[in-house]
Amino acid sequence: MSSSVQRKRIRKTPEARRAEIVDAAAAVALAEGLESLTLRRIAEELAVQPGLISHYFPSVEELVAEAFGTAAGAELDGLLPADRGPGTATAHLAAFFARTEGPAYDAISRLWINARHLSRYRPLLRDRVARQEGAWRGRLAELLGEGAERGEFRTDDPGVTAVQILVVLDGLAVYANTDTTDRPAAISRMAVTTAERELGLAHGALTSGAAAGRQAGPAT
Amino acid sequence: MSSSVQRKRIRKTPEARRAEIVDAAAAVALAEGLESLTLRRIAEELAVQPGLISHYFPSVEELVAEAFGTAAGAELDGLLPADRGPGTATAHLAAFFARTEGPAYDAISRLWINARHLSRYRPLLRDRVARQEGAWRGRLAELLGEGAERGEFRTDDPGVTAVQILVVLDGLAVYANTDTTDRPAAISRMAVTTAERELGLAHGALTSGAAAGRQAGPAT
DNA sequence: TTGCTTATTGGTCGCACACTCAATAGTGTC
DNA sequence: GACACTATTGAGTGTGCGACCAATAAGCAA
Repeated sequence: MSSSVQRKRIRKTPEARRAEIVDAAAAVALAEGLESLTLRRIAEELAVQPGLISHYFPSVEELVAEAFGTAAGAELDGLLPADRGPGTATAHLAAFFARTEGPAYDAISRLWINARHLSRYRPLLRDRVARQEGAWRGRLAELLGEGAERGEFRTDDPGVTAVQILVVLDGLAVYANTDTTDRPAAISRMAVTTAERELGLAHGALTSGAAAGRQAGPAT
Repeated sequence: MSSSVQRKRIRKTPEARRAEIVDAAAAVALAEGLESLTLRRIAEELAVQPGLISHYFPSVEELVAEAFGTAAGAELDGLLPADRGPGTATAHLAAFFARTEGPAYDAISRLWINARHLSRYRPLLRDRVARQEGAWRGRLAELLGEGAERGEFRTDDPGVTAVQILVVLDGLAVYANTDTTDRPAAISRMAVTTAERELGLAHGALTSGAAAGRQAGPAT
């Protein structure tokens, strides 16, 4: 009288199964937080036994680190693709800032806060956080360097300017779990403002619509 | 053959005991993190039984929220005292920034990251975080307003400028659990730079030594 | 088809946690 | 000195966690 039907075993290649586990873990991490990554939770997600997760990840900390890396990497690709299509660096930068404003970005902010806190106790995760920080900084610095090279804007050190922008973005992101409503434009636009200032661009030059090719209008 | 001597009960007034519990919890929260606040941990700290903690805090979440509020409030008083002594607002502001640079500030940064993350799941803590955010912003805004009134510097809206400064401080603080070494001055001085810019002060005017009365020297 | 490799199961173990509660013993009051 | 109040103990309950492991069966190769 077992209520659950005896599931037929589905045997996959280690690579496929491992990827499946990591993907599921990344999705759970993004939606529910890194502390929701338990053997039982992921096993339930994939309809397998908890022991199977242990088989691929002898310690759950490894899975947590891997899941964060995957999730953060995917989000970076969504926000600031590595292989940019045509268009000016300025336009790509403006598009990046536009993407950091929707509520979807809140989930990423929460994940970063989560990881930054949890990395206090988890060395493996701390390493992954450092690596992702480098990836984000590098990706942004690359774009800044390209724009400077093309003469679209100026920057002495793309790496430093990238960090300055990311610090402001991180500063705004820490409020992702609190309120974020009724925030004056001077605050919510701080990241864009910082970028425009540091790059010697006119006010509004990085506002989404303006950089798409039209003339710069007043900031909204 | 009980190894622990039968401790004599020490009976305290509810107020004293409660304060003792909160203080111990705040210390543990600051040193080891908010998730270390367990009934057992605090009971051990005070050499009492876990049940006693439950007696004063029916749910742990209440204690966590209370401990965070106490710790954050105390740290704010240390960084930016409410009743400032003599001296210009500029000097007090410079002293504040100086205090945000030592390694002691890292502990506070960690606590804030911890609380901001944990408040995702704990409504009571979320409320306390919001209240403390208001307290920090209010305290800083008050100082900015006073300096502006005295003509030391300019600001349209002390509240907005305070948040701008705090956003940058928060952005720098998120790295408290990662590395913070070999960070160029352009980054580590971002908070001071932001304040000087927004307040219309000369570069270096808020560097500790300079504001104490001596003439502004080059930033270190 | 037979047999081997190993992915997967299914259950167990020990631990730490929050929470509950009747029994106990300080402490002030009458 | 006896009593009432209640702060405090001490033991227990149930849950969820990571980790472990022998047994099983899927799929590949001979």
